[in-house]
Amino acid sequence: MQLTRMEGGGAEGGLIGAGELVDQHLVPGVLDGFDESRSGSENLDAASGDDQSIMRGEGRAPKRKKYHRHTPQQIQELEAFYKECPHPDEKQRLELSRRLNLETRQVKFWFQNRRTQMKTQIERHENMLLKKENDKLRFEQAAMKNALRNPLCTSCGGPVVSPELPFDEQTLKSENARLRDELTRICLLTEKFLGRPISSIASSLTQRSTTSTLDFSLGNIGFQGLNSMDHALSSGLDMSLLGSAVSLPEAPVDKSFIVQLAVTAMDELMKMAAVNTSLWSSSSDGVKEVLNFEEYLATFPPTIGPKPNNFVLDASRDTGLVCLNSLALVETFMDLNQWVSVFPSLVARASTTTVISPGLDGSWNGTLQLMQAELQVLSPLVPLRQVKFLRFCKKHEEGKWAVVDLSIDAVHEGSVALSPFSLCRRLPSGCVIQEMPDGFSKVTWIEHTQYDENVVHPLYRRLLGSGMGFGAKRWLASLQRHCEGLAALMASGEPVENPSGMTASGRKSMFKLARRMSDNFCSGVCASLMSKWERLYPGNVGEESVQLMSRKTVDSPGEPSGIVLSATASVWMPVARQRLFDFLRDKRYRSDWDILSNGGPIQEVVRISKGPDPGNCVSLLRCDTASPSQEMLILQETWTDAASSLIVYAPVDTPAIQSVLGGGDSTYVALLPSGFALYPDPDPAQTGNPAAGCLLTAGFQILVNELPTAKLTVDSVTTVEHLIHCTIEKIHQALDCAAPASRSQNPVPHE
DNA sequence: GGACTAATCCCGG
DNA sequence: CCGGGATTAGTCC
Repeated sequence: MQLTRMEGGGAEGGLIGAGELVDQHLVPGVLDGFDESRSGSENLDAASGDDQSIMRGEGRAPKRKKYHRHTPQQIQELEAFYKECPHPDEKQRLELSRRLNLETRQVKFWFQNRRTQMKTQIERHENMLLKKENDKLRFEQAAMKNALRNPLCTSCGGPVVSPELPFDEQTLKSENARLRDELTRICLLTEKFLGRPISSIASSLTQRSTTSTLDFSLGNIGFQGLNSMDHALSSGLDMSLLGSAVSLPEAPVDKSFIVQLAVTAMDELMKMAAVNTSLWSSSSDGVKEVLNFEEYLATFPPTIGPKPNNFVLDASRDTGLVCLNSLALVETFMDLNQWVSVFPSLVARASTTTVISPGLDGSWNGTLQLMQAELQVLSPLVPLRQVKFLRFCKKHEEGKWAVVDLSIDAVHEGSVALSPFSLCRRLPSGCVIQEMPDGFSKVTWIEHTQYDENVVHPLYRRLLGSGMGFGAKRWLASLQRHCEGLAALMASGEPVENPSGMTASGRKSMFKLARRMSDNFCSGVCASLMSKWERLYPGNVGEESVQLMSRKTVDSPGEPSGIVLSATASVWMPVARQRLFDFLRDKRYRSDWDILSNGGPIQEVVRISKGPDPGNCVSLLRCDTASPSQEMLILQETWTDAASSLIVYAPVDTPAIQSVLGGGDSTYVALLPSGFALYPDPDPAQTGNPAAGCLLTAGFQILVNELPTAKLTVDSVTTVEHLIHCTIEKIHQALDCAAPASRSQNPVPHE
């Protein structure tokens, strides 16, 4: 809580009227000061009178028990001094006491208390970490125990069957009967969802399996699969279809039910994406489309049950041109690695749990898989979204494809089970791709989620509510930016603007390194249970307070070894996103805020463009210092699109980066990224607020100790907090906008 | 009742 | 005498 105490200083005028906007837990000193001046003044002890009475020696004798606190100014000054020097000597204390009108003993006590307080705080953090570690271990242990109890086959994910299970004829017969049933159902459904007769599929599959292009090794079919094959062969049916009915890892699951779900979701997506539909109407400002919820409910039966009461819904649709052909786009969505790489800063991580049905004809058409992913908005104030979903890809006609996602945590007895712990669910969402001439595609994106708004800080609720946070616009914008980057990379014309020139492999290496830097930065902002970051301060953080996470690295290539501290804070800025973005990436203004650059001039040594927008590029900056030996190089990646902007940078080792520029391997280049993520703060027209603000997240990662075994110290925590507050403050000043306290004018959305 | 903080008390160097 | 640990008292939530 000491994190934000300094904010109060010099801005009381702005705070008095804004009491309810200030998180009282965070700034007790500020509020207490006012309380005193309002109510506790009967005894000449108002905030200002009190010290003078001490100085005059009057109130001394009657053993003043009257409770009082130092004034905010005093505390702020003390705090500031403490940051620089937690152990002031006699002289410094005297000076402080004189300046603050405090007794020397009071100053002494204050520092004494401050130090012990800090110590207990650190202790508490350590306890927290240990407890978390303990919990994690216990959880792992439980998971392992569980895994031992229900072993799964490593190659197919199916249940392991003990070898002594009786293979009597009766069992086989009844099993066959069950499978025959299932097969018929699946055939019917397959016809329905592929829109063509089963015979052609069967024959194409047969053809494929004979030419052995289809991976159908026995290893992919579990015990049940063998059984099925047996049955299929004996009944003269093409067995391949059963391959598309691989069991989910969870118990016996009715596959046809899942297929049915996917078909229904696809149907819904297509209707939602249709051009002439009354499901959407344009908003009052005509900028975006709004879902007609009544109509929606009337049109579609709920695929995954009704909306939980405490959830709000977020439905958005956006259409745009993308410079990539439809096949390549489909590949982008269906190939896990590509998918993750197209949406950096949006998809934190993802995995494919099970392939329920592989594609047909060697294409992605008909692919149905179970996936999980973590989605993020880059701010500690917006918790990461963990989603498990079905992804189903279907080719509707030549050049027209669709990929639909649907939240599904588990399937039991023919109904969808959603985890009660999940904070978000995705209703049929995804995109429809229509191939256009010249290698372009028209993409219509539907993003429909229901989520728990309470876990999101009010500052970010408007962003999420506008569909810009996790909505269609952000997905599409990210996709477009990615494709522009691809085009730039492919372009024959040399996009490098530095005279020294650069080889294609050099560019590739630089992109790869920049990519790792940005990913690293993003992972330090949003706390994921899966990541290696440990959160220091538990619970939610508030606006302008710093979220701290730490991690230990040992012998990890590309990372400095030791303890790394990541500090992140989000604030509202009273300037448009574009202006802030341009400011932050302009090397002329860099010394205004970049403490790292030491105020020296900055030169752009290398610049590799990633698209038509000048804001999308990877560059190498040189900070000139007095002595050439201290010259420092900074790798920087910036990007911007219709929904968000990002600036990430990290100091790099000169010889290492020279090797990368020449196309060398970047794996061992150590990086500690810092940077900013910017989102617009959509101003709902009805408030009439003229301020076009934006949301800024600043993040720093610093190496606090090179020994991984070392403990985090108070000093390093204080330093990094100071760094982040200072940087934000400097940005404020440089942009000549009001100090942070003026955020009281920032209307907090739907409170 | 717990968290926070200014102030005391007490002890070892 | 100083600094640090333990403790206390007043206050707020």
